[in-house]
Amino acid sequence: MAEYTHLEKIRLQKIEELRAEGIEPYPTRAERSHTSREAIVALEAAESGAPEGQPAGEVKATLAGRIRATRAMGKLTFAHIEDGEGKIQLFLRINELGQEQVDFFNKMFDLGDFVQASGVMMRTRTGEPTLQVHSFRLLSKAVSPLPADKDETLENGTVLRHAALEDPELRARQRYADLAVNPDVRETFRKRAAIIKSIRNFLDDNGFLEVETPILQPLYGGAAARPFTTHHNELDQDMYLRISFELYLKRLLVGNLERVYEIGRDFRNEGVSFKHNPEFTQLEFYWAYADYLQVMDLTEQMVGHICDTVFGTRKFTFDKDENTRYELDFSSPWKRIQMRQGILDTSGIDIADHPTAESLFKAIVDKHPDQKPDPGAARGKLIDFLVGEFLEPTLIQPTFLYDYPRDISPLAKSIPGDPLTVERFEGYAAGFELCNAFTELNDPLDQEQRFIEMGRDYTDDEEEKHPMDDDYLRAMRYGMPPNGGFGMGVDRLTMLLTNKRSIREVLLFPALRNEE
RNA sequence: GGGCGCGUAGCUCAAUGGCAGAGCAGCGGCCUUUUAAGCCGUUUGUUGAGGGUUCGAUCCCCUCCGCGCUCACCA
Repeated sequence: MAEYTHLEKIRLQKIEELRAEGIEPYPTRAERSHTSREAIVALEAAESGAPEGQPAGEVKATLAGRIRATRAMGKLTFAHIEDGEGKIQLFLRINELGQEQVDFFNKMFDLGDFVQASGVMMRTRTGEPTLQVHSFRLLSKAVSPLPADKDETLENGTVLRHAALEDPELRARQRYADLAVNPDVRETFRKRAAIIKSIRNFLDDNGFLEVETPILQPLYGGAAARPFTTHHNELDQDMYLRISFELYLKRLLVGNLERVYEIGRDFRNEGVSFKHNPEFTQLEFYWAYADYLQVMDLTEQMVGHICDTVFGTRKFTFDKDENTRYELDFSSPWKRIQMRQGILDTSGIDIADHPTAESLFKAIVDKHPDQKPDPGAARGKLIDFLVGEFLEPTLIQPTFLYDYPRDISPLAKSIPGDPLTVERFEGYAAGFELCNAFTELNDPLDQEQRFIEMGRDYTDDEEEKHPMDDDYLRAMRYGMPPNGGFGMGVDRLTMLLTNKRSIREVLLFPALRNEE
C-alpha cells in the first residue's frame, strides 16, 4: 500500500472531486490534430502568407501533452505543455472560456497532468507561438508531482534549468521521471536507437544476414568472463546466460551462411563500473573469406557511416573528466599501431626480446621499478599489463592496435611464421576499448589444443576457465571457411558519440541494487 | 571486494552539539499578454536505517542500506 505525501493527497482529493462532478480523470480516448512542432510550423506557414496573396488563414489545432508550467493571472492563465517534440504555450482567457472554466483549470489541473486543448494558434505580445484555448479536457491526472524544475530563458537565448532532477541514483531508478523532465535524456536514447539502426542498415547493405542465437546456453564461451547461471526445471539442467555470441555465429559459417551478424545482449557476472553493466549490448559479425585487415577497413567504414547518418559529422567532443576534453575525429583512416611497436614506444620494452613470462616480467620490473605486474602472470597477461599501463592511455584518437599475443586470444589465428602472435586488433578511442576483432581460428585441431590450454594454464580462477565446447569443435571439423570476426560494445560507442561519461547514461534501466 | 566521499521538505540546496531553513512546487487571496511572472498570506520533515556517547545528536562515534568517485576485477 502506497504511502501518500501531502502533495499526493491533495491530488487524490481532486480526483475524487472530478469524479463527483462527472469528469473522468482517466478518459479512454484522446484526440490530437497537431504535435507541438507541427502546430508551430502551421502557424509560421500561415503567417508567411497564403499562396497567391490570400489572407493568412486561421490555424486551428488540438494539442495534447503534459503540463510543465502554469502562470495564472486571474482572468487569464498561461501554461506550457510538453509533448514528444517539445513545449508549447497555452493561453486560457475568460473571453473564450468564461471565468468558470479558467478557474476550473487553475484549481483542478496540476503540473504533470496530461491535457488536451483545442483552439487557434496565435502569437503573444512577445511573439511566442501559442494556442489560444477554446476548450480543454483532462487526459490523465498525475497523482505524484514530477520532480519540479523550471526553465529560465536568458537574454542570450540559452535556457537555464533550475532545480532540475540531477541525482544520478534517482535519475536511474526512476528513469520515467528522468525522461519526463529532462529532454536531453530523451534525445540521448533517440540517438542510441539511431546508432543501432544505422549499424543494421550498414551491415544489411553489405550483404550481412541478421540472425538470433541462444541467450540461454548449456555452455558459455567466446570470452573470458564469469557467467550468470540459471536452471531449467523441466530439463533439470543448469543453463548459462551467454557471455558472447561468437561460438554460435561461427557455427553458422560452417553452415555456409557467409556473412552474419547479431545485435543483442550479453551478460557478464563481473563488477559494475562507469563502463561496465552486467548486461550490455553487443554487436558481432563474421565475414567468410575476409581477414582482420579487411575487417579493420570495414570497421572504419561502418563507424564512419554511423557518424555521417546519425550525427552528420565525424568530429566529436568527448569530456573524459572535468578537466580533460578530447576532440575525436572518426575520419578514415584511423591510426594503426602494431602492439609490439606501441609497447616499445611507450614503455621502452620490446616484447619480441622476451619470449617467456619470466624474461618479460624481469624486463618490466627492471625498467619500471614503480610498476607492480602479477609475478605469476602468463606472458600474454604481462603484455596486456603493459598495454593497459603504458599504451592504452595514449590511444585518444580512433586507433587500431593490432597483432596480439596468442595466449590471451584463444579463438584467433596465428600470424604465419609467428606462433606467439595472432591476427587480432582492438579499436580504441578516448583511451578505452571500443571493439575487438580477429582473423578467426578455423583449424579444429588447433582450436581443441587452445581450449585445453585455456582450461589448464590461463588462470587459476575456476570461474574464468574456458570450458571445452565439444559441439563447437564438432562443427569446426566439418570445415569452417577462413573468416574475419568483429565485436563491439554498442553502449560504449554510444557513450563516445553522445559524450556521456557513464554507461548508465546510455542505458535506460541500468543495473542497481534493490531498494530497501 | 578495498579506499575516499555523499544521503536534510515533492525538486534543488542551506544550517547548527540546544525550537531544522530558503527558493521552486503546494494551499488561500489579488492580478486580462505572462514566461524562473509578480505581490500578500500560509502548509510541508522519522535530517537514509539502527545503535552508542551526551542533560540534549541532524551534527560526534559504531554498524547497516543506497549512491558517487576510485582501485581491483573486467579478451
